[in-house]
Amino acid sequence: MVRRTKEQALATRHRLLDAAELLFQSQGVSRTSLQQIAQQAGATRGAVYWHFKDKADLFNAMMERVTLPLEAATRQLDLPEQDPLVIIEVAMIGALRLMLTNPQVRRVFEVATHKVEYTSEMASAQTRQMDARNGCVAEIEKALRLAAGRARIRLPIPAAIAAQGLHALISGVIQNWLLDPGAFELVTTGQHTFDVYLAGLGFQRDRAVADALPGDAEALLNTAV
Amino acid sequence: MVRRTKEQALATRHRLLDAAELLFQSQGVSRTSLQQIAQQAGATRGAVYWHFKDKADLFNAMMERVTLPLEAATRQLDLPEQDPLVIIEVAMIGALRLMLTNPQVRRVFEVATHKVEYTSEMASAQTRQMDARNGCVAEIEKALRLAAGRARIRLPIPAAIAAQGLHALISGVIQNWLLDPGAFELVTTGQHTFDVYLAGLGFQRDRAVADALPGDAEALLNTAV
DNA sequence: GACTATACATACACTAATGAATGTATAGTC
DNA sequence: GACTATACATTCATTAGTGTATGTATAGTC
Repeated sequence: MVRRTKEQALATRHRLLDAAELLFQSQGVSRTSLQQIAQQAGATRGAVYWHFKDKADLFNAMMERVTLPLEAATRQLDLPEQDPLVIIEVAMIGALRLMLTNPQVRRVFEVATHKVEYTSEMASAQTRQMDARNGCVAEIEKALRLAAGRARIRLPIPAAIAAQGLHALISGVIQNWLLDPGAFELVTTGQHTFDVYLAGLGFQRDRAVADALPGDAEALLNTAV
Repeated sequence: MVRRTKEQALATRHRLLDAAELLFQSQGVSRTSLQQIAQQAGATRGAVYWHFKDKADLFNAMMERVTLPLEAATRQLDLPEQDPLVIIEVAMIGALRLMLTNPQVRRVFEVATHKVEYTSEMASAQTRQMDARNGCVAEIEKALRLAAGRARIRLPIPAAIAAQGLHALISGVIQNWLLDPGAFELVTTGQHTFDVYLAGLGFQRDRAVADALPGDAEALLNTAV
């Protein structure tokens, strides 16, 4: 058929990924065929196999289309003169907000958490996720150490463990909410439990400061996507 | 072939479920065929279709073989005269210990969290999981309210939200650990973050009391299985 | 000791998905 | 304006999996 221009080709690539997101979300990854994806995108399997090696490759591309700009956005937040706790809070609560406001982010996370099986063929996706988590935990640990030093307090538990716990808390909130979005309100629950956890670590902070930098990550992402 | 006695039939059923656990864990649910399961169990697909309606039914049976005794065990713990916080702690940290000591529990949870896609055909499994979670959260909320009343403190956040957060914390720790068991030590991380969270809620408690009722749930489960 | 339900094994029909191979028209490039 | 790589569409061969139907020998039951 008609050969497309490069922009058109990129557009079909995005349409394929859009279609994959929707179908993966509703049917799960393994139950959706490349045929269905192509059809939903108004193309054929030929297009799919042109742009992607196989389904796993397409899945990774779908993930990176969301995670890469998201990681870039959070990287932008790392300003050295800011309160490290505020940085963490903005990043984490911002992530929760994004789940509510950005349907694409929500779709992809829903797929990544409950609509795909992490086996050997999806090993690269799992590795990426693990790396992202480890980097995130390391950032949190650094920030907690810095904040404890500035506030002249001693953490009741090792900083590494505290960081793991904080990450587990937020990711746990997200996972539980994705499983049943009607069960509780995402952002307020996340905010409150975040506050409780930090209070348990010994930090006492005023609530006003947290609403600085309103939704910066969100804004950055929306421009990036 | 030779018709088996009822005990033998039950044994083959268990062999099929055992085989399913192992194959689901290593290959994911959708990538393992009923043929593989039967072969691994030393049977044929005829046996599978005799004992189970289809793969989803088999999956549910595999889940219930672990969750039913586990729920029964936790139900045993609900003694009214005990400290409600200790009850919660024993149940939650006990669940973490079980992940380490009982390979079957670990396998099944790994499958349930990262090796299955929750779509319409697995809706019953998802519903079961949601119900279990809601029940668990309700128990936690009740216990937190009771504990706050006894300790004569006022929770800094609504009890319902505090309960959601505590559940998210522990389930988040489990999920993260299952994704990468080498990343951190499960029980100590869980115990520490649990303590931090309760401290953030305003409870001050001595550490000694927590090691009462050592591994009761575990013992109960091991007898049940 | 006949009868029936049980606990499977075997065989069959059907579908759906994959990957590769080939076709094709045009966008880019010189 | 010829040539080549691109961006797909189409076709084909192969396979793997499912569900069902049927066979069968024996455990239970009376």
